[in-house]
Amino acid sequence: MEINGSIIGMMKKTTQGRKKIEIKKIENLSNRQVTFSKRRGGLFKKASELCILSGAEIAIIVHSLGKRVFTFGHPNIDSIIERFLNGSSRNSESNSQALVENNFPNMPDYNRHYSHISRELEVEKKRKEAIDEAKRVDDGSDGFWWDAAVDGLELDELELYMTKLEELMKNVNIKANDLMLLHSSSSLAAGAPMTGFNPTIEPCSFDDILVNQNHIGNYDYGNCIAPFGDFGQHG
Amino acid sequence: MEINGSIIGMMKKTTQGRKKIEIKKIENLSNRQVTFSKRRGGLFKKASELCILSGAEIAIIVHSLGKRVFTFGHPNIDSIIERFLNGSSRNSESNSQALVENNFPNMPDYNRHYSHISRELEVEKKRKEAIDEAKRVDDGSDGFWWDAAVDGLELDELELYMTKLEELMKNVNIKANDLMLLHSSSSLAAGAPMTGFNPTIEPCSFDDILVNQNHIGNYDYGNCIAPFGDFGQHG
DNA sequence: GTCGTCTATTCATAGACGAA
DNA sequence: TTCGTCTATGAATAGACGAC
Repeated sequence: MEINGSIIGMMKKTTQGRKKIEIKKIENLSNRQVTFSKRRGGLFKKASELCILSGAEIAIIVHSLGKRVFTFGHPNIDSIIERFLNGSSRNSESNSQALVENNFPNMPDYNRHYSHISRELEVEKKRKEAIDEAKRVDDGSDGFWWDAAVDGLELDELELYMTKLEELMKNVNIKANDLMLLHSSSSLAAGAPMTGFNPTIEPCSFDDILVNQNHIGNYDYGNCIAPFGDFGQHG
Repeated sequence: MEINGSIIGMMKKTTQGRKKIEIKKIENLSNRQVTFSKRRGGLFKKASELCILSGAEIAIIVHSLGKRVFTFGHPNIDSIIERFLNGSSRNSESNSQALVENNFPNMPDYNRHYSHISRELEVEKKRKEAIDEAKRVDDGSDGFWWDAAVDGLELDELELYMTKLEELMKNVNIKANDLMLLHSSSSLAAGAPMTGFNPTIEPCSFDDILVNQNHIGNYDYGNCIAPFGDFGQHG
């Protein structure tokens, strides 16, 4: 009789399926890294879905314990952060500000102060955005294109990379933006071309995920989703 | 015989369970808002779990299409954003900066520029943080304590609220921080006291979620998790 | 070491209601 | 309107492997 434990066949069925885990820090480094990677992907996917479904704007910054930083942003991480820092509303600035001051005589005029500072910094932020754009790139690894880091490259390699990326990312973001709008407004399938870029950067349509659950290839959760590693320190 | 369709009993069983949905913008406003609220909670929970499990630091900013802003941050949203804006590393600033400039002769000295600007702004940011802290509060609704907004209050009510909250939030954040450290380092149950605050603010331990899945009460996903509405415009 | 794959489970949540 | 609750499902993922 064929015992289940037969040596010849039955060499599979080794997994017991998902196990319940406690929500506490995972001590084992390897497991922690695997879980970090998996759940980070899940988190970004959730965020992407929330953006599309509800039309919300979301920015996520993830600092791993190492030096890597992963970001998610729709439609644009910098604009969201900027709005957060400057306040949630910016229309009819002076008007609403007067309103605030009239109704809150005791309230310090932080708002005016910040508006002033913010305005002065807008030019600088524009520059910073350009730099951040350049940082959001793939290092050529096999992972998700937005899930890579650059700490595997040498400094001189980075220089070339840097030059290329400045113009590259502009195109990527524009393209990604177009794709995002496309997918969020309809159910168009078919992977988008987006050719003309570096190898290993070939996102496919969001729908591919839904159609083929088991194949998790390179795909984009939206535009402006990207990681950046340590570009030789820039504190 | 009791037919299943008996009028007297069996008036439940109306739900067909979860349905599959397309990832595209939800047209119906009501459904969209419900989904937004549910998934936002799910997203924050996922983020919280990721923080605890892997020890990562995560900041999330969610702008709904309206004026509301919801944020998640562990251990502190401002520190994460600040680090993101200033660069992923800040140790040995001048040293690493020189390194960058030596290796990237053609690279513009944006880094130094930003460091300079950032330093100048740190004082201002401290102030801004204080304001932001005050905004992160509960409006007394039944929802998660961090999931509330203040747009239901009148301006004069806000004034009183504002005053109270400035000192209140300091305590809340300190307390929340302590709790977070507690939960992330062990499996201590028992709701934390955290009394002495406004009514309806009574977070319970994270473990309660695990112990009692069906009861989703007030609990904290970590410290510095909070929303803030429009405090009378402050752009 | 890092990732993608494979399963069996646990977890999240869409839709329908009811209360505030 | 806005939430919390309930249930049945759809989805995410822990653990174990294999390939790079």
